[in-house]
Amino acid sequence: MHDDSEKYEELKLENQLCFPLYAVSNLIIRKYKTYLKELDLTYTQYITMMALWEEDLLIMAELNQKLHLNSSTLSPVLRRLEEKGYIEKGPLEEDERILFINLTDKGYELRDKALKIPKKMAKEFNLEQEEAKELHRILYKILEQEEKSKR
Amino acid sequence: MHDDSEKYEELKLENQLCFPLYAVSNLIIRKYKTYLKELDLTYTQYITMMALWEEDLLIMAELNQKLHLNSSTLSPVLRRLEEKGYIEKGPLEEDERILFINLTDKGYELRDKALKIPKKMAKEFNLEQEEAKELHRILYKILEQEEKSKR
DNA sequence: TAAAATTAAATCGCGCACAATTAAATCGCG
DNA sequence: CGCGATTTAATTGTGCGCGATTTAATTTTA
Repeated sequence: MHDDSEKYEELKLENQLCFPLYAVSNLIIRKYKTYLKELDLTYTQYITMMALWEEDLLIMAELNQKLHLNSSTLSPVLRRLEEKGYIEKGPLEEDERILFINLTDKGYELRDKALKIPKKMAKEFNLEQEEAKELHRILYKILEQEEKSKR
Repeated sequence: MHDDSEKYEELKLENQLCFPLYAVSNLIIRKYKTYLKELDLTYTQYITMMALWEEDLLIMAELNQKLHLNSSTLSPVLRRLEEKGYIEKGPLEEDERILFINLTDKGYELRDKALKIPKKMAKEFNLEQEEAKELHRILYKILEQEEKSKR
């Protein structure tokens, strides 16, 4: 009773994949905070801006898919980005159920300020380039598997 | 102006490591929810219970370190676990600043119910065993690097 | 073409995560 | 001993992240 037998091996923290994923994700977002404070952005606001820097004029559904976040998360994020003057948004003329999202000039300008962040973050994690690549590959494999299963 | 030149390559979402880490972490926690609902646990409550199943009687500082979460996150988590009757906690006699945390019998019993969760989750992500191992190794390398830098 | 079904985003309620601050107990130095 | 410094956890305020529900617009269908 209350033993530590191998029956429970699978329930040990160190044998999980989910746990280090969660801990590393939290850790990295924590590190970003220092640098993002200067841009007056949260991490979620930052990746939203990244999506828009790549492709201005998105609709909500596209942003949901790109960021793997749904509207109940993104609606308030977009409201705050609009309040800060980085984006503008509104209903599409052809179909007013659909929300378009656009960068403002101020939003475009932020991109140059943001440019130094990836360099700074890279220094924080001195992974071998091979490891970084492999990590990247495996994570995207998981994400793509998920997208496939949705269709 | 407003161009897409290689100047901004580093700012593309797909060239980040942080973003897929964050997205996969969210994805996995979302998947856990289905199974954890049956145990009346959130994901954070679940990993807290895992830590206690491995070693009953922890103090707050140990739990902070094990879970990479600080007391401002864990205090309310522990309060809820106590309300559910899975743990008990209180100040240590020798030093009343320190909080001890303990499983109740009900908390121990939950372990057997939880045992089927890892099997179910493994099915959701059919990674090659080699990939899972490599992912695990790299993530722990990052976590250990961080712990080292704290000392 | 009017009512029902569907679609898209917003809102709501809850529980994290976290930095900053506070509160309380213990330590250490004179 | 006594009191300022330190240590430890709790509290506070903000912003997610998400499932469930709601609201509003469009499409389908009888």
